Amino acid sequence: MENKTARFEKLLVKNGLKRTAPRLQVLEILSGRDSATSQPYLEQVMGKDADRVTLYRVLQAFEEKGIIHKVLDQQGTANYAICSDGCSAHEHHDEHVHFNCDNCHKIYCLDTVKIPALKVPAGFKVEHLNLIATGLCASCSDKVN
Amino acid sequence: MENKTARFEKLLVKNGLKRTAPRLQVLEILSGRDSATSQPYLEQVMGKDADRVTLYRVLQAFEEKGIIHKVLDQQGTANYAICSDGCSAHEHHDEHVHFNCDNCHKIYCLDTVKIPALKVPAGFKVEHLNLIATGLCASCSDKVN
DNA sequence: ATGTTAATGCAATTATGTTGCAAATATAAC
DNA sequence: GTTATATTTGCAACATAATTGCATTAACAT
Repeated sequence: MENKTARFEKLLVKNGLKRTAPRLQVLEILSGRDSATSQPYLEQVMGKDADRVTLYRVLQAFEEKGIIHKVLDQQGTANYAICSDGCSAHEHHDEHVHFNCDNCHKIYCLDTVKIPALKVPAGFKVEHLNLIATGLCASCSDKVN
Repeated sequence: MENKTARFEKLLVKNGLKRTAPRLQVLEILSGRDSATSQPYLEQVMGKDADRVTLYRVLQAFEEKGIIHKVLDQQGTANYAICSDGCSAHEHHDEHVHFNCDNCHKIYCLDTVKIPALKVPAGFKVEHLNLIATGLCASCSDKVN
């Protein structure tokens, strides 16, 4: 693996954002996890390193620039994951399925699963689709058996 | 239309809930609307007729009994709709698509649209699917044109 | 009519998210 | 390297949403 920090710095510059400690820290945390990360968890991990308000603003800025995307879990809690590719400020491509595990509560981005096309009643114009599946993730269903 | 109130009272009794004013009022409001109703809206309409806490508890009880189902909109706000049929405390059948209008922010339950089956990665066990489409509802896309 | 259980209303608390503003800092220009 | 400037941060205050404990009230079975 090459230098992650350098990669993050480039990502920030590319999006016209200054290279600041809280921003790098958020990218560091998000990239180190295999599932979407909740706002409360981020807040807890960052502790006093950054103000709560700063975290909100960092996440908001990242979302606007298409660096991360937000997923609401079944409780309505905001979770964030780094966008895999092709996302920008103008167009998010996060129309993949999210999986919310009932047991560990992790949110996985199932990038490989596409949302099937949908027939809606006449008059409705669909812009975006948001599909969240709940159940047991691979790791948790292993443990149960 | 027959006597709505009598129908609601039966519904409550059937679920082992007492026939109280706040509960009947919530059912009355929800049944009179063509889309899911947000908690803030309910709170506003009920005004001082019922305490905020009571409203939360009524909604929670109804959801547990399968009388209503909760849908989170794109902002994470809770919206409630009366379950159409076959729902019970043991099993919710609300796996239809919800449509969140970007313009009027209403949430429609598209009961007629079924969520297509989904292939997920090995190991994942899907329990429920939750699909929210966003865009313009029939009424709003009319107005725009 | 009355006793028991369930439900409500109130007060207090916690969590979550937002806004305005002064101080700090990243970066570009010199 | 220093300085200017615009962005970003941190703080304080506020706003909204949700939860808990407890005393009072109301439903309904007997």
